[in-house]
Amino acid sequence: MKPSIVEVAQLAGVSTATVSYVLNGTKRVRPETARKVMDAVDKLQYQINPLARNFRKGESKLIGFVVCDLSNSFFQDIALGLEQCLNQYGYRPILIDSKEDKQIEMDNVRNLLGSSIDGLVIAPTTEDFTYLKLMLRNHNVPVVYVDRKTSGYESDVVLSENVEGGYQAVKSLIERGHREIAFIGSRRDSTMEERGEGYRKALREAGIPINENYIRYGDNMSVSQRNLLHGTIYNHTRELVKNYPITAIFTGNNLATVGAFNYLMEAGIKVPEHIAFITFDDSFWLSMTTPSLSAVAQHPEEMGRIAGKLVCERILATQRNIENPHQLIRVPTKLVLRRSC
Amino acid sequence: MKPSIVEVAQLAGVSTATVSYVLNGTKRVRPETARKVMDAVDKLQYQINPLARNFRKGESKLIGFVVCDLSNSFFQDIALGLEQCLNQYGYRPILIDSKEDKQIEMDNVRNLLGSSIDGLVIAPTTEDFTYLKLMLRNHNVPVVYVDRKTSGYESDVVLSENVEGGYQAVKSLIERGHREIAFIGSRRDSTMEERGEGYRKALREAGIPINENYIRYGDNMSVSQRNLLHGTIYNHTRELVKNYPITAIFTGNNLATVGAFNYLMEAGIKVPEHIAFITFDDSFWLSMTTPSLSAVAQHPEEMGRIAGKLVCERILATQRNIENPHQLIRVPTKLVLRRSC
DNA sequence: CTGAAAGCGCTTACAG
DNA sequence: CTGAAAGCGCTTACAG
Repeated sequence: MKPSIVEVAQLAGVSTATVSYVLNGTKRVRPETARKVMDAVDKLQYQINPLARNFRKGESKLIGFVVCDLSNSFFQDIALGLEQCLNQYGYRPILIDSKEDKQIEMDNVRNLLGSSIDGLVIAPTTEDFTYLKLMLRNHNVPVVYVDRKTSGYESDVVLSENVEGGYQAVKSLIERGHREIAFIGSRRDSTMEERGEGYRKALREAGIPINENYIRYGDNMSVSQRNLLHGTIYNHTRELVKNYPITAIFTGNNLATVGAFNYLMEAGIKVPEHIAFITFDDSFWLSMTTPSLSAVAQHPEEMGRIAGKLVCERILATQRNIENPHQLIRVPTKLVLRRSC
Repeated sequence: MKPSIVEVAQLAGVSTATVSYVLNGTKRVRPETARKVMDAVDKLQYQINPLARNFRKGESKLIGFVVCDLSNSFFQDIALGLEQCLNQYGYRPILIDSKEDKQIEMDNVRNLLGSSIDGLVIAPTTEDFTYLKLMLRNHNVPVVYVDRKTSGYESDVVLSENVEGGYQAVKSLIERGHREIAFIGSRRDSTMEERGEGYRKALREAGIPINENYIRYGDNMSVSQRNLLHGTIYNHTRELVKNYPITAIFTGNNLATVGAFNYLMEAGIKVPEHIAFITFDDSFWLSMTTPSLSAVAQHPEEMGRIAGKLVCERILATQRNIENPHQLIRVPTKLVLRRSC
């Protein structure tokens, strides 16, 4: 049987309070007493029972991370950064995939709240988070959103500089002389809209009329990337290339790139000679294609770290009853030019 | 203040025992009594305190997943399958990256054990797990290894059919007339050895002498995949191609592929005309290269699911004191031929 | 600097 | 079918 703090106290000839103080350093204890306690701890190989401590302190040191699409490397990288950051604060992430399904997301959040987490980081499926009001009614759990905007329940948010990133990408295409530029995004959400806004801004600034036919959105998300090879985006791209005189394509994220570039490859269209290409999201395999693909790099690990910092700081602030206004943090993007434009 | 089970009992006019029985369905209760309890629960919006319950039951419903390299999509996919499976058993994964560092792995395992997990899934960094004996001395925590063999602490293991997979890959190269075939693996570990063994087996069977110069291992793991573009494997490949009459390359995993194929691209070597190429690990981006790359597909999600099943079953078996001998499960691979050989 | 003791919110033998 | 009560292993005012 595992020894409890009582055994330690008996063996050391002190009270359980003293053992606790020594173990946690929560009160000054005479050196000799402390030594007696530590000896007993060693002798019994005592280890604190974390279940009891969590219960007593009313905390679990666990942060739920509910992700819209864990098969997407972008979100996996966010998870990586989050894990790293939480570690430093003494917290641990519980990872949950909601597969771009609002219902699964809600179930997961409810379930997670019912299993004692101290904080919640959400990469939202869709915008509406009114349901959190109800669910968090009886909980004191701070929330941080990452990657997409939300409504219905306000909290901290971490986003990329999507407008600016899209603007830079399209501007660089325009500078190369392109005027017939398509924007092909993944499923329509706040993030895609923002990148589209960057696209429009660059065109507007250059005095190029905006052709709404050149703007497309996919529907397929959280399907295996293998299935994106010939999905909606693939079809959009074919349709665009066949019916319009476009000379450049800007894709809204790594998922859209799979279908769009795959079409260009299969159709034998030379990039960048015939059609220039640039994408949002810099995945390492963009260096493995022919030609290598230019991209607006995001910093998902950094976003994860920031999200982690925000939850932890908010937990601390709540414990100490400190005012802590909600923050919206934008992480800058970076243009990475390769051979495709 | 959150209501406790006592408030519910008072409002319903029953004992806390009865409330507990109703809520958990652990004993038959008269329908009217049950209704009274449920009414009180609704009225107070009572939610069970999971911290208290965990403490009382001595379980956390948490499984630690300590992964050697979480930046590798292979392990991310294992995590995906694990999460899925655990869900069904009512468990949750805590995700930890040990970055191919034995020390970090040990620290994480110790730390995790000190924070109340019910089971442990480990994707090992290196083989030696003698340390687990010590750490698990006072814990009743089942362990499952995934992807690599271990020694020093026996438990369930989930592995790919590495020998057979390597054998199939190299056999298919031999069938295409290749005799000067190189094997370029990632860091040398049990898994790489097994794939190398498959390579040798195919050559032996075909009566082709084995040239040890054709067998190379990298050292670089858990570096960003971007850094693999020009790493050790890249250099090995260049050296091989420049100094030996090889006509085909078999890479040991997705990481090795990055450096090896990148060299071939940069050197302008035609694949498969000049050098045929096949790799272990089927990543989706193998369809995005020119030419698309053939691969021995593993099933990481399935491996994760199996690992999850094994821990959960072992937890159940332990609770019921059922004998449960350790298992070694091999997941079959599948040859996926594309344009590179 | 230290101890005696309450109490966190459950679950579960045990008795009726 | 139900209740009274012990007890899980800690932490922390409180008193000395």
